[in-house]
Amino acid sequence: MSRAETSRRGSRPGRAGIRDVAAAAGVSITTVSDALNGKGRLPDATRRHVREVADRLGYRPSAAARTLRTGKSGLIGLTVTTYGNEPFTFTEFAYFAEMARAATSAALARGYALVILPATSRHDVWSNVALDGTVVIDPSDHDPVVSELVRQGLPVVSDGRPAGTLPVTAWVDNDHEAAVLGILDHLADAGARRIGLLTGTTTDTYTHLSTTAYLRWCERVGQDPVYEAYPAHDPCAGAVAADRLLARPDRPDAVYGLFDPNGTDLLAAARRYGLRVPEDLLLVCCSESTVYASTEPPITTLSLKPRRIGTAVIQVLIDAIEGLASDQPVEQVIPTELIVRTSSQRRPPRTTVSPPRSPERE
Amino acid sequence: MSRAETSRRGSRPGRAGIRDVAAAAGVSITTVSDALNGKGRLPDATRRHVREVADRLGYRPSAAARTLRTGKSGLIGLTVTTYGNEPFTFTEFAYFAEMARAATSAALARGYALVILPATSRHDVWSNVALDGTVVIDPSDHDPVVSELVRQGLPVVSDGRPAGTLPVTAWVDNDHEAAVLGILDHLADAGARRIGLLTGTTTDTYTHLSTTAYLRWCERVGQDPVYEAYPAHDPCAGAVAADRLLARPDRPDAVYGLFDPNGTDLLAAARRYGLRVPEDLLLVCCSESTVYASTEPPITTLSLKPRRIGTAVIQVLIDAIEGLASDQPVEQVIPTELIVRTSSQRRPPRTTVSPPRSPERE
DNA sequence: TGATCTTGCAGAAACGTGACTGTCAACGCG
DNA sequence: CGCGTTGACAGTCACGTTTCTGCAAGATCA
Repeated sequence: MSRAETSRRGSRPGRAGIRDVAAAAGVSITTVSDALNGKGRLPDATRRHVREVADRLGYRPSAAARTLRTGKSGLIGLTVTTYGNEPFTFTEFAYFAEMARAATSAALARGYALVILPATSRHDVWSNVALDGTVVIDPSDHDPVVSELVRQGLPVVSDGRPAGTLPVTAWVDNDHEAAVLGILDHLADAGARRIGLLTGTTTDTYTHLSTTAYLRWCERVGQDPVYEAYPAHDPCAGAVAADRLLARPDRPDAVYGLFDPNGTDLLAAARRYGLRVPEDLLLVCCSESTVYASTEPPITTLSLKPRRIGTAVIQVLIDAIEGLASDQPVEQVIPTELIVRTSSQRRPPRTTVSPPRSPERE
Repeated sequence: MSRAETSRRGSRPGRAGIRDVAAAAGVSITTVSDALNGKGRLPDATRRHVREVADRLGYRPSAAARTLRTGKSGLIGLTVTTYGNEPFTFTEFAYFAEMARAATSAALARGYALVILPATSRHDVWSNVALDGTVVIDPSDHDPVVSELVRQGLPVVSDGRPAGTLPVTAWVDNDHEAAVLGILDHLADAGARRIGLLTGTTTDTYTHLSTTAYLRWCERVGQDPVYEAYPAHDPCAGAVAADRLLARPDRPDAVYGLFDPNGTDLLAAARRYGLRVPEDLLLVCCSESTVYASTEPPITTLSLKPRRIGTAVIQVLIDAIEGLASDQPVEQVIPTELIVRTSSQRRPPRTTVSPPRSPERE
């Protein structure tokens, strides 16, 4: 009781430990721990006294020690797929940023924090941080990181249904096939005769599912597929592909672009070829960006609702971490939203909301 | 030696501890630790043997235990200023996303990972994660979180020079005043007679410095200030403010917008008023987005070089963490870059690079 | 050949917390 | 008055590392 206020070893001069609090309050370490954590059976007077002393000393429990003891760190890994040299496509598409933001927010509300980690990385980075679970965005086919994490018994929830036999705990995704089919129908309804697709060369499930849905739709309605594929992580390649698509002899009169920048790229290409939008060319792209509300003309976009996805992924993951999850793997589908603007409507709407036409039209 | 392969307590069934490795390799715990960490004096044969056994058992050292022992967690906090209810402006502007991406990448290259944390948060979230240091983006005047972190002896480096007497360890920033003055001169050179400003109502140093630089420039050249301010976190308010600015009786013939979406908003407003860009209205905005390369017309943007800032912030912070820093506080200024496009040039350039005019013009 | 030095490794003490077990007094009850 | 019960705390161990100290055995040297 002679040396209060300072840890017996000179560990960190500014920081008080639980021992210091116990000494200053005149109680034992156990009592301090119980008082601060709301456990044990203590009279309220003692509890208040201990809390007061702890506040006065500026006591903050050591996160490392607590993690070691309890086995819970309160940290969730967030893995973003990496394409080129740059380890992140964090900002490549507004989708990722929005999703990460929503996920961070949702995690925080439940007392967890997010750690940004690269999908492909050396083990030392992954094993140097104690994670309670991991969110994986768009995992590739046989992701070694995911396998390793699952092998360690950590819950892994993916944004985007896993390809192949990737053993994730759960996943959350949109119904990309339905979304593409809906857009193609929407364009056909607006009068499109030949719908083109701007797609990617990557092998992720989003690109794959969307492209096959397009091909199936073409087969069903008897249209020859008209599409250009490019590496989605290269913005210049996107502009080039958009130009190529409109330069084809079988030029489409409507285009759906799978990636965020496709809208402006297609618009620029259309201007180069003297095509008016939407009179000569109908346009839709998948994007979360608000710039498409004020382009000339405004462009119809498909939103994948990244906020809802990010929130859902975190809820499912934390449920699994805390043992609240159901036994069977959770598979959650979030609906997409088509934001219809001028670029996909042949005649500008006279009323703000047009009533659905009678369905018995051929 | 009888119970190898499994920890003596049933802590985590799948995970092997350092004791298991020692038992399986027939050496002591010390030897395992030294062999794996490259310390001590061991013959290469022993070192290899231990590593082999560790690999075979799939041994991963416990991050929590290592952190507790060494006092280093390898984690760096990343704090983003929070405006409205949403705890993050993570994606509000491409700047933040780019900066965060660069910072993550730079940190990872030096063996650190980033934890996303809100600027305003309850203590429990901050104290539940063991940080080695923190990056603060655009700290507000008397940020309690920063003070608390500094009080705990943690290095704090801010993106953006700190307002008031905020005791950060170091900061990295652009020279916003010089940037604004440069843009105003650029617009005046292009023939602008009355330059307007689209600015924010927030009190961060970026907005403050930029606005006062504008006002000083106006005073110097004898122009009446023409500006509209709006809460930068509200995208709709930005569109409204852009419209108001062009609706004024003293309508400017050139506008600089401080925030990312101002370009499209101003362009849309100009179309509504029948103003041609750049013939009737010169336009520049501060943005990292590439969409301004393919708008009609392409818009001149000021880049704050978020990648360089993010990288620099991390380097300075890690130097401070590892004790490599100089004694005096580091203050690093990153130059901005003006990307000149059609919207700020009255006559389209005949050559790709125009030589600077002779400076002895009044 | 003994004394000193180096090599190769083992033991054990922390790091700061949470949780289990134990102790001592007071209290109710027959 | 004796005994079991309960409240209110203290002691102590364990979480899994890192690292300091130290001890044997061989190498070197006078």
